[in-house]
Amino acid sequence: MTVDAAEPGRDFIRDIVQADLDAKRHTAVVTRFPPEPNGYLHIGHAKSICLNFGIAAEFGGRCHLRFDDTNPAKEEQEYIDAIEHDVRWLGFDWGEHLYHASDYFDQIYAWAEHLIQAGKAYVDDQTPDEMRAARGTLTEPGRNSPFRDRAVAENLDLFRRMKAGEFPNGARVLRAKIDMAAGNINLRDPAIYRIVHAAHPRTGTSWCIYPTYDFAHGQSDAIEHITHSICTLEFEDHKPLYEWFLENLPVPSKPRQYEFARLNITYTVLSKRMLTQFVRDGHVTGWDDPRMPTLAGIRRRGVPAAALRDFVGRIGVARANSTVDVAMFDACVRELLNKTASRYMAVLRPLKVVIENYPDGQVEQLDAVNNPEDPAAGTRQVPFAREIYVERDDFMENPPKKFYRLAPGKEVRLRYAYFITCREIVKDANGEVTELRCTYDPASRGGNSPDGRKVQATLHWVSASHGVTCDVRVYNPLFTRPDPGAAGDIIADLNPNSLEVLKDVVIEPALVNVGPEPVQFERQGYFCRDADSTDTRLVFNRTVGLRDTWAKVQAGG
RNA sequence: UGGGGGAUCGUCCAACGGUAGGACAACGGACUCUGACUCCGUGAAUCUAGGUUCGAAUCCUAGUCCCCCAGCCA
Repeated sequence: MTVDAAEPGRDFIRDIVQADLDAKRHTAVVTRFPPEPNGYLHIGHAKSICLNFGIAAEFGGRCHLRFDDTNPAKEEQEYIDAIEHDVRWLGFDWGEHLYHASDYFDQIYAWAEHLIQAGKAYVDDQTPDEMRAARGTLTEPGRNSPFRDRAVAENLDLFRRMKAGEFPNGARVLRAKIDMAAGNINLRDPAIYRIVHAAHPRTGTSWCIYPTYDFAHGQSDAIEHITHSICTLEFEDHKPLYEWFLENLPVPSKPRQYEFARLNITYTVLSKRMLTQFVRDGHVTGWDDPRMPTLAGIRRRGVPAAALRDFVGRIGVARANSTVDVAMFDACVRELLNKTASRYMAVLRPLKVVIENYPDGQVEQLDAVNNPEDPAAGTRQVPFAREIYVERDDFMENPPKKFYRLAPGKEVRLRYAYFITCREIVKDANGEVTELRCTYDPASRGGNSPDGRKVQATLHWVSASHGVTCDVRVYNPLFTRPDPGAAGDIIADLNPNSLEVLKDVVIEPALVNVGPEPVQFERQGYFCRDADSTDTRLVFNRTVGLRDTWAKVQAGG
């Protein structure tokens, strides 16, 4: 288990757990993270994972990983594998406690027969439409099914024939006999077993009837002796049902359900259904597209698991619906990477600079600090020569007052190298600046001020002859509005500029050998090598940009 | 107009009858060989109306607004 230094925040669920332990209602806390393997895990799941595994760790209990695999029509092995990988990546370990609702299908089936025997469940022959029509509305009670009072023997026979595969999908369903007039619609004789002729990733074709979520979840919790079954708010209405099954079945333990508000983030969609659609329709390149809020996506973007854990700790846990500013997430990523990432120089949009008074053919190796936040990271050497590249944004022909960087006649520092002064601008036929002619001050070697004179800016740069070109993928928010879909059409809110591919990026030679861990491109942001990199062409993803005060000044006019 | 929840700085979370606090964001300043980082400072909130109390974000009453539920999804 990875442990963060930060003290986990207190919240109402931890208070409940503590109180239960203090009152000796439990000797040990047992939680579970119960994903359905019908998609990849996202940041919202991370909140649940950190909560469940975190509580177990803090109170000396354990947390199970249990797949809620009761609907073979939507579930796949690929998702099961990805989920296990992602939970581990986040830093949690379920040890021996890997379970599946499908492990309990025999027991759950037996409990269904038990309910039938007790006269508390019946087979309904109504069509889905008929059932819906008879369910009533939010303000009107439902009507009893004409099959509601079937004899136990008939129900048993029919249910067994459902199991034997005698009927097609949707022909019949097993329902709990509760109360068609209940204000809580979940209690209006909910379906608990349905016919689904589909291969299950784990049980294959052994079954053609499957329990619903309501008839599987609480019982699975009970079988595993879960003490605190933590879920999101939308399941609150299901709690009476959850408890009804626990009370009407000979279960081995009585877990309790607690609900918290699911996570929402600005400019982000955390709905598995939507994310699946984006993948399916090609709006992103896959579940691990770095623009996706999936764990696979942000991992590929370079976000460390520890930063995600930090984020989850900072946002807290409560029962009020809320939407966290994505800036909070970015801040967590920057804070961690600032401490750990090695610094390099990379020019994203190159502009050639020729230093006229620097000897042609001369090359100097200059010392550069790898990480000012971590002296142990040491130094490296960066080659300097007569022709270099600087960032196009670092030059303006007619600069406004607050522009500190290079401009005609202005002197700036090249980081770790020399002071240079812009003497001349070279333009092409279209009037585009193609090159700057500068002079340098040999006395400023290493970037030191020879006579105490100040420059307003320090620029990053790369030697033209030593630099290596590569691709950089700059990711921007996937959506153009903070509340995607709020205007009705979520696809219309997709940001057409969510991915910017830079093809002429020039990086310092040392960057060729970096590993997969994120690095800082000085004055730009944090980047990490993408798996699409080849021996001949490196590809970097921007994890997150640095805070950019100048951009703010510009935007403000 | 059924049932179940929820309202505290711009945002997220605390305060559990006793000075409304932290984080992110914003703004100002210091520092700086990253317009980064760091540091210092500023502004910023208890949904409304009554009531109880020496004292209310917290307890009571009545409202208002928001979210969830009518799958054989989870």
